[in-house]
Parts: sequence; C-alpha cells; structure tokens
Amino acid sequence: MLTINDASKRTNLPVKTIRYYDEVGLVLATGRTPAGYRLYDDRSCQKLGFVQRARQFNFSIEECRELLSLYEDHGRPSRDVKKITLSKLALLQKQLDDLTTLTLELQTLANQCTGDDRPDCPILNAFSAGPIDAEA
Amino acid sequence: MLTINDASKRTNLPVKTIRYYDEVGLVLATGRTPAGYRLYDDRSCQKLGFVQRARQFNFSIEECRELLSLYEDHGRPSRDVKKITLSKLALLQKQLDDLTTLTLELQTLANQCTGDDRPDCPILNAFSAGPIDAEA
DNA sequence: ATAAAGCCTCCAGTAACAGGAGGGTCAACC
DNA sequence: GGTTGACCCTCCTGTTACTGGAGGCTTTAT
Repeated sequence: MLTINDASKRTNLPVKTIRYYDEVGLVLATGRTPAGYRLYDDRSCQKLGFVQRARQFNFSIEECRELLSLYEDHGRPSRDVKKITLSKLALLQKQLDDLTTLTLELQTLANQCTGDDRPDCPILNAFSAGPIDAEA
Repeated sequence: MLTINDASKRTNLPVKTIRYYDEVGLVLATGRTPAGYRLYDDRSCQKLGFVQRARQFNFSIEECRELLSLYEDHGRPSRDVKKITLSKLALLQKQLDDLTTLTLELQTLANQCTGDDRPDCPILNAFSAGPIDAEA
C-alpha cells in the first residue's frame, strides 16, 4: 500500500489532485491508516493514470467518470466507448477550427502592424472597427 | 443615452456581461439615471464592441484592460500593441499544436476501435497503458 | 527530545460570467 | 388611478478543476 505521496510520484499527479479525485469520488483511496492517511494500491494507481491520460485528452471529470465505469466493467461493448470518443472528437475538431481561424486573423493583423513609434495600429483599428478580412 | 438593454442590442453582448464589465471596471457605464439605471453612450458602446472582439481573440479581461488603455491613449506607439499581440500569438500557436496532437491521437484510437459488442477496446487500452503511438 | 517532512481537513481564490431571488421603476392601457 | 408587464437594480450562488494556505496531527530521523 502506498501513501498519497508515493502514489503521486508513481503517477506524476500532484498530491492535491489525487486528494481532489478522492473527494469527488472519481478515484477513491483504497483505504486509510488508523491515523486517517489515505492509502493507494496498484489498482488505484492504474486508475489515476487512466484518468490522467483521459484528462490530457480534454475529457472532463464527469466524462472520465463515465469512461472509468466502462473501463471497470469489462462486459460493456466497445460501441459505448467509441460513441463517447467520437462525440468528443467532434468537439475537438470545432475547437481546432476556431483556434485556427483566430490565429490566422491575429497573424494577419500582426503582419500589418509596423510596430514602431507611430500610434496608428491596424490591430487596434481592427478591434474597434469589426470583423477582420484576412486577405490583405 | 442608451439603457443597458439598448447597449446590449447594439453590441450583441448579454446584459449580464455588460453589467459585469462595469462591475470590474473594464467598461464603465457612462452614467446613471436618478433611479440608478446604467446609461451608455456611443463611445461606451464602441468600447464594448472593442472588448467583445478582443475577447473573441482569446484575450483575457486583464489583457483587454491593457489593450483598451492603449486604444484610449492615441499617443501610444503601435510597438506596444504588437508586442502584446505577438506574445498572445505564441500562446495560441502552442494551444493549436496541443489540440492538433490530441485530435490525431484520439482519431487514431477511434479508427482502431471496432465499436461493436465485444468488450475489448483500443481506446480504453490506450488510456490504461500509456502514451499512444499514432503509427498503427 | 526535537525537528523536519508528511498527512489531514477546511476555507478561499481562480476566469468570466450565468442563473435566480427579492425588490424597485417605468410606460402603457383600461 | 390602478394594474400589468417589461425592465432595471443588487446580492448570492454555482460553474470547472483544481491550487494555495492555515492550523494542527503523525511519522521518521537524528
């Protein structure tokens, strides 16, 4: 059995985060010492690692909870997991598109800006005027 | 002079948001009626629009505050604005890279997943095992 | 014996609002 | 003149996923 600190080292998750996951019931501590210290076993650490990677994939805590239950129940069809993943993927794609547009527009503005001592600035002008035409 | 509702309609910002901007001192109401109703003039609406567009570019409230002060001070060199914009651009670029990687990895996993009744699922396997090799 | 490190719980704060309660105000209509 | 409905106000809470800190045990090492 590992202390929370050991579990932290093994998973590279901050102690605070592990405690938080316990608190919200996402990954419960395996047990407690008589003094009340949290204890974690291999299985718990595995789950912590699972959550960590899912979080890196932008899955929310609630989505992690769902995935974890699928993960734990080995009888569940992979269809369920794929469905969640695909809907998540669609969201990511949207974010990606938005961010790309944003970056392009801002880049266009930065290029147009002389960046010298003069007060005139296309960036501020664009902000005060309206949507940007990235063709220039 | 416009009521907050009129300003909302003109800028397409929610009333709640305009009130919030007033509260945090980002865009103050021009004045108040004897009854305490917020009033906005053209200039305020212009600033609201400015903030709205800057926010669409992922500038935080504090960054908006900074941009707004540059915007208001017509003597400030465009160098300042460009500097802020370029650093923002670098952040966006990083976000974009991360998101792209994320999407590719998840897409790879979804493709590998049969999505049928069998419990075996490459997505869950990947989550529980570690980083994904997108070559497969 | 004591000091350092580690653990606990509880509280506050983060970003940028959204939702709602409770209550005042204003214009129109009968 | 009263009433309805739309609009306005402030204040409080909740959101997400933690992070930081206070105050106070427990364990380990010297």
